[in-house]
Amino acid sequence: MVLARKTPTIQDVARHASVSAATVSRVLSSPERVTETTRERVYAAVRDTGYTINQAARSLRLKAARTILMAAPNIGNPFYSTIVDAVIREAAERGYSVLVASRIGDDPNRWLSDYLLSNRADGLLLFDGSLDTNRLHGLRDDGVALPLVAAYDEIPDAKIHSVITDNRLAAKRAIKHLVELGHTEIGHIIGPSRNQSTNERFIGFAEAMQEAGLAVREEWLFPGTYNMESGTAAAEHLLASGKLPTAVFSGNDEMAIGLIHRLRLEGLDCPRDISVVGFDDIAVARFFDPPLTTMRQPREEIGRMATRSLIDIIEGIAPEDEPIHVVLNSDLVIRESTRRAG
Amino acid sequence: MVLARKTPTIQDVARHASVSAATVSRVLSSPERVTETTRERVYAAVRDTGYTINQAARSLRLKAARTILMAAPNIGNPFYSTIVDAVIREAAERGYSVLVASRIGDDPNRWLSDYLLSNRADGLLLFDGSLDTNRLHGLRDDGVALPLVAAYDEIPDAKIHSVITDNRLAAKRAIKHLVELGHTEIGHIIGPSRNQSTNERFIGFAEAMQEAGLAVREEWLFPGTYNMESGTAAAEHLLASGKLPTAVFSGNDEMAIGLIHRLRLEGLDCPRDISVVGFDDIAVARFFDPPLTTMRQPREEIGRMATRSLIDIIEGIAPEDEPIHVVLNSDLVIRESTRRAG
DNA sequence: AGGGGTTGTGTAATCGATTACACGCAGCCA
DNA sequence: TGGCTGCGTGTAATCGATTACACAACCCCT
Repeated sequence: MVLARKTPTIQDVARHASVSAATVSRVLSSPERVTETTRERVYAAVRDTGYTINQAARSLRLKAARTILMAAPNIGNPFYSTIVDAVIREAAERGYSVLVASRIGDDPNRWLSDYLLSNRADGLLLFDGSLDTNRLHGLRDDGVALPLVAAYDEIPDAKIHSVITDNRLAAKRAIKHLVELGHTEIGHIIGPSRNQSTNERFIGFAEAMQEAGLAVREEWLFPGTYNMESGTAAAEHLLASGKLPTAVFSGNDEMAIGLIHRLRLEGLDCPRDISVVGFDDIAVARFFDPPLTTMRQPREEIGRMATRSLIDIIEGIAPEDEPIHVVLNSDLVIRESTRRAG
Repeated sequence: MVLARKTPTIQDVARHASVSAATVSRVLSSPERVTETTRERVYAAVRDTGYTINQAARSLRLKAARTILMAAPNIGNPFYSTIVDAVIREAAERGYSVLVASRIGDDPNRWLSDYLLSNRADGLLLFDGSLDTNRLHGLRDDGVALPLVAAYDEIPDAKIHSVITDNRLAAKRAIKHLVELGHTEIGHIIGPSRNQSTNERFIGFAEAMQEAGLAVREEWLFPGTYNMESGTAAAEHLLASGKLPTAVFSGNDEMAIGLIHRLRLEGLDCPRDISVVGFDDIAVARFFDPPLTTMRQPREEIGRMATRSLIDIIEGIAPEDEPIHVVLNSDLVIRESTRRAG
């Protein structure tokens, strides 16, 4: 490999091919507009010089960074790893890079805007329903709405493009499964309320309970934080409440795992003494003991679809007027953490 | 919020404050070089216009993107989520953005170079020891070596900056633990050989076995892929080998989980029938049944240190001549998946 | 009062790629 | 042959921020 003294520019390529920089640019972006002979000379020069485009210059000129920003409340949660992977793959296929942001500092709205307004990213993939999207969406550039797709977590604003699963329906499905198994005493570990999806799951839970003619007991509700530790906290709360429910619907698999683990320490077995339904179907779910019954989320598809939609919007392929609303299905995966009551 | 017709530029701010663009730039980058009164006028104008800097223009001029590229063989592995999070946090503190790349396509070397040579990123954080770093490192810009830090996975090149844990030592520690418990028949599930860390763990295993005077039995070795499925495959391999070892050292926790899960299906219990040591101490490890004995990796610290080092190198704070080599400690966390032999 | 130094600000070039516009040349027809 | 069309290429302006250099204003000292 030839060690270039300096990264070659389009001018260097032009000189090499004895054409103007304009021609090089044309060969690279619309080859058909250039004669075959010139084209070949330019291609050869590109190879010889080892030219790679300077994205900064391109972005400046075109006002487009070919980069999307993915923001999540907590990238540290393994739940996102599949999604990040899917987003990166899909974006790469369309020629886009992915910047990742996690929730940092006090005013996420502000620094998210910074990213977008500063021409670092062309659009935002938001996995966090708690942000003030009005404000984000209000940001405008040349009077055009900021390309924004809300994914996974629901956003209470129909004008915003979204790719989600129907959390309420999924929760109802989970409860229905427990009811069908004969459970009547059902608790629920709730996720952090700043996520809209959490609230939807709770509503689904409450509706399903009502439809089954079952009472929602306050002491069998526990506000968790979607990690395993809060599952153990939930277990301790239930233990302290005197009487255990016969089944628990957990807002996600992590909390279900924490719950089952903690109860086992008290000699209580899942599913013998208590049935547990999780949510998400994370990788461990089927290897856990007992393998978890859970509502599977099509995480990869969410990531792919959301990315595809966002890029369509950025590139003006998607219609401007009507918002995209993709709702994907969750599947009930029955394993061994639930069984017939009694 | 005022809807700007167009993103304001430094010129707009200058006009607003009745100064030149140069002065605005100076106020923003070195305020002390400007009179107090002018400074205040400029700050006010920035507020009024809602100015945010155009990074593309800045990058073009300064030949620096204030962005680092993080590359891993498989971002989809939850193992990386903690690391990604740490990297983002540390980078944000230094004013850097993080681009994330996963292994895509056939020639990772090529597209990684593209990123870096095209001025999208100022440096590379590499979590993949299988890449041809000579080639990457050989890439030069103005005759200066490409800022590159290898993290987590080892790189067989002492000239390259690295932040790792001593995998060989950690593996020896794990085996020593099993030997101390009286185990003499020990198997090993190996990770994918393209990772250097995998090979180090294997060497550590082999050395420790030798030091303990124990034989490494071919049929108790299994090449896995670091996911849970390959743990079950390992179980099936061991089952087929006729005689089970009394203990297994697994290259990571995921494979350990898959192994234990699969053996349980045959009525074999861990730790009653077999002891298992994992590696990493992922989040589930302590909630699994049995809670996993494992070599804890300081993932967050790896992410933080690697990022810090990389940015130090980019900014010329770190010494050019001698490579940074940080070796972090792994801790043996004894839980319940290992017990005394016999 | 005049020379030298310091301080603060403006002017203009620069980074590299894109593209509107202009121009030259070939082909075609009258 | 003259004029028209159309194709391929070059010229030069542009995107927005930074900074070397120039210059003006002021202070201080002799």
